[in-house]
Amino acid sequence: MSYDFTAIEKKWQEYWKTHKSFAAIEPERAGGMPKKYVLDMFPYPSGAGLHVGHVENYAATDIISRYFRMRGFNVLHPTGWDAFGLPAEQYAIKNNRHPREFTAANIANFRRQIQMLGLSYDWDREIDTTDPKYYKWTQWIFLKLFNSYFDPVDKKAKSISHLIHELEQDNFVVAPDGSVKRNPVMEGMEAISGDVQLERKWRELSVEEKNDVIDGMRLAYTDEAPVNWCPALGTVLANEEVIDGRSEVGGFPVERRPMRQWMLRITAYADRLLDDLNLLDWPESLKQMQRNWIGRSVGAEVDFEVAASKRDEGQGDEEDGEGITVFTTRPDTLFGATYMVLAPEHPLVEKITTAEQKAAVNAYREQCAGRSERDRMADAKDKSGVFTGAYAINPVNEAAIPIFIADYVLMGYGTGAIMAVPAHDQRDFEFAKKFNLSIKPVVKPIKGDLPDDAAFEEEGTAINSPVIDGLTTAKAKEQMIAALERDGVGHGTVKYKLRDWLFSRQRYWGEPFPIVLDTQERAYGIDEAELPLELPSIEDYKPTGTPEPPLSKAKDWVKYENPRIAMRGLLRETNTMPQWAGSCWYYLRFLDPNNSQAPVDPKKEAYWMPVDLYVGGVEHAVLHLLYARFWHKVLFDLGVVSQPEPFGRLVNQGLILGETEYHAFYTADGNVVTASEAKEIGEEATDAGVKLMAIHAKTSEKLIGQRVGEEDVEKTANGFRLKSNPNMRVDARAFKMSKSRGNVASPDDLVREYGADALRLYVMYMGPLEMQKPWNTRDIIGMSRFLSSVWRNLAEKPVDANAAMSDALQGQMHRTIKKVAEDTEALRFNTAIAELIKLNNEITALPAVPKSLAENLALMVAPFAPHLAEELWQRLGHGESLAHYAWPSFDPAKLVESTMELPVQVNGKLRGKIVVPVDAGEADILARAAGDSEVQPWLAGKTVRKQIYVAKKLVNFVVG
RNA sequence: GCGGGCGUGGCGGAAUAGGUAGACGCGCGGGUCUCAAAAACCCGUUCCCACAAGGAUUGUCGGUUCGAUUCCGACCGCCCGCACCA
Repeated sequence: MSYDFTAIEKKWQEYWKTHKSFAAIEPERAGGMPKKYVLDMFPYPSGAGLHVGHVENYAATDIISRYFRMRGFNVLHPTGWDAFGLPAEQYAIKNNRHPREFTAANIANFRRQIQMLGLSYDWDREIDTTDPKYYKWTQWIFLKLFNSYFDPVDKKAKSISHLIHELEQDNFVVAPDGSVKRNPVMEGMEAISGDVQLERKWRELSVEEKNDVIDGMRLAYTDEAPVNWCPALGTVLANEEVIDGRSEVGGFPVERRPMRQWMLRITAYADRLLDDLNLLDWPESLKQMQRNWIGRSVGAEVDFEVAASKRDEGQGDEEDGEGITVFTTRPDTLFGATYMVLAPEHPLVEKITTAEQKAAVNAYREQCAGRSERDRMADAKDKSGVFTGAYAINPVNEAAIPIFIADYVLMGYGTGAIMAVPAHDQRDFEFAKKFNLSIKPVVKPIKGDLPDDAAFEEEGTAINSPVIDGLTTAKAKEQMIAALERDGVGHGTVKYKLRDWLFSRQRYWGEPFPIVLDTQERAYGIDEAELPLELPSIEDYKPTGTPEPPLSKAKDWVKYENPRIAMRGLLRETNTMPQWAGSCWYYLRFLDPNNSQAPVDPKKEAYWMPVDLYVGGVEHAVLHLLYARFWHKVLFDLGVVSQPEPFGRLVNQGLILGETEYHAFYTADGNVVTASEAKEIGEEATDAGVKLMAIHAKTSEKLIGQRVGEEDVEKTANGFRLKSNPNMRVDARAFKMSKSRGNVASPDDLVREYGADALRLYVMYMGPLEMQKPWNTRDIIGMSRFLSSVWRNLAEKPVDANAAMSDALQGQMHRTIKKVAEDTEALRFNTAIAELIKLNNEITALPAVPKSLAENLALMVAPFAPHLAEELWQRLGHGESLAHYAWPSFDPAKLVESTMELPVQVNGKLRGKIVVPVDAGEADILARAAGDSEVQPWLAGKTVRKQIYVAKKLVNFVVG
């Protein structure tokens, strides 16, 4: 008989709820209590309900939270609903329901499912990003972004009013491109170059120009630029939301088109986002993903002149002097530049192309424009391009080099133009080979020769380069940059792959921007007092399929009236914020969820932040985790928060795959195929669901995977084979859980059948938290048996307060206490559970259980299987919940045993074992080992050349 | 192509400052209890050999060492991320 988990789990969930057992203590009442902030990536309440991946995530943080409460920490462990945005809205449209109503229903379902797992959340802090009381502060933060700029001198965000002050004082001047820089004269520098003369002071600008300068500095700004438009979703997307030319949500094609959009100036923070990764205890792979995404490269910009003589002869000389700036990370190879390439979209292409090349160039540009990013990437191997007819002058040696356009140079990175050094860049090498361009080596390997069928891309020693010959690559770069700067033809610089964050969406279900636009489309922030700006209820919320957002249909809402503003014809911004907005700062709101005066009270923020443990999936590596760090840094600069980074320690739980499947491959006419003949195994959707497909290695024939049962296969030296047909090899693999594969495990069913405690335990016992692992429902029974056994041992067997424990049992109890604590803190839940099972197995053999042992086991089980533990604790005679009862302590003296077993090896092979007192001397031990009856035959008649005794580990005799 | 991770029984996985490989769970085999079954409990379970004795064994091959799952080198396979980023 198993214990009645359904009743017990319900009972304790109600107890915790009514007693508010897991309410975090407010800082002002916490005394000297140390804190732990344990956070989950809060869920999107999708229509699909809870996934076992959620269970893995939340069980892990719940165990940690419960453990730390028992260790005397003031634990903050909250949750909420990230309910705005595309995924939720897509579900709503698919189910033909209004997002507001649908979201409410989904939240209710998620809450029920989460509560049935017995998670120790502080429910008084539950937040919902779609609640106006919450998004009021999302809008407030947006206004902060809108009203701030990134100070180029102090490298931090400051208010726009401060910027205006600096400009009025002439501390800053305005450059010809509209950017703002420190006034060189105010720094005590003489204006030396002609450029400085072009910089203008604030008072020299018209009102319109002043507004343009300010708007150009804001951290939130509008820009008319080519963006990722997704027709199927009816909205634009951020770069981070586009994967291989398709939308992350839904996998729909994405195209580039110019549109006016809201952008956030995340690029200003590129260096800080990069550098501060070093402060974080995050998985190295995740940090690396962020580093790659930011994509910092150090190099130089070099200015090339376009050669006059090669251009249209009819033009006068004054027209010449057209310059092209290129970016390179290898300025040391400048002497090896034998041609130049512009991106097809480069604005100078039109100007420099000669009459005879015009037709070819235009044809190529058109061809490129018509191709999707996907197509362009597909044939990266095969270089294409066209000669413009123009030549550029290499500033270091006056060499005239031909200018090409080619789609392997992207307008979106660097300057959209490169100097091509085919000897030292593989792409340039391939292009040069194809177009028969000269290849000039300027770097020689430290050892060995230059390859003749590829570019030499490594570092080496400069050759054929007058100013830098003989220098190593690092030195040569330095020298070359110095020379370029001295001659005014280039300068050292840093480029990033990171682009500004496209922040507006043409969708209904998101936070409205707290912005109004005048007739010229200039943006103004509304008053803080007008927040929250509520999302109007409209019936027709569906995307229009055009760039016109659905909110524009709320005609009355769009019209903006404010008696204090004289301007007429103001209209509200009708775009909405993207799904990431609410999750960019939710971890702060948990600290102070009901504050109506500020997003968070600074005193509370100072106490709780940073997050001590953050657990979630790796899929947000360059989305939520990058965006939230960016917002946090802005809030840090503006004094809203006290820490430079929000999440100290972060762990990604590994993906839980579906159950392992076995597939045998057949040809279309039913012939047997071996695994080695089946290549490129992948999935394909068919009418009957998703099928496993493969290609025949020799015939390229399409092979169909036939699912076979585990019991039908057997293992051989090189894989599995079918029992019924030994020639047939079988492929064993686990797939991502998906509805179409029909391999989704349902938490509802599992809890009903095995109980929440057993499910939690199983998910934690499957393997290391961070590792990807296949699901196997069959295995849950083991955890179910363990819990029933604990129940029988502690609730049904006599518990004896006076029973003495044997030394061995006592030793094991204390070792278990130590190991479970260590493993839990290190998030090694699988081995912690194994120790608990071992201790319980010992108890099973006892006729009666010593009370201290029973209590300690109940306490140690509590973080993992809290319902059962509470019930047992109560039955052991305790009136209160064990949620805050002290974790058992171990006695180091009890860990030591009086004797030990030592393995005895002869020539490294195990031949016997001896049991000796722990304090036995080496000579003693060696004598005992040599005399052991198991060992003796292996030593007889041989010379012992060496005796090795590793203290408390083993004995090894080397014989000849 | 670049970067990161991984490879251990029938399955999930333990164990690495080098020291008894396979903890713990599943599955499987046998037993106890029972009229029977379930549940529970006990025993066994890496492979080879009928058993024992013995031998082999942590993807493959090699190296260092008294001793290698652990360290080094080469190779094979799988997974993840990035990718014409100049």
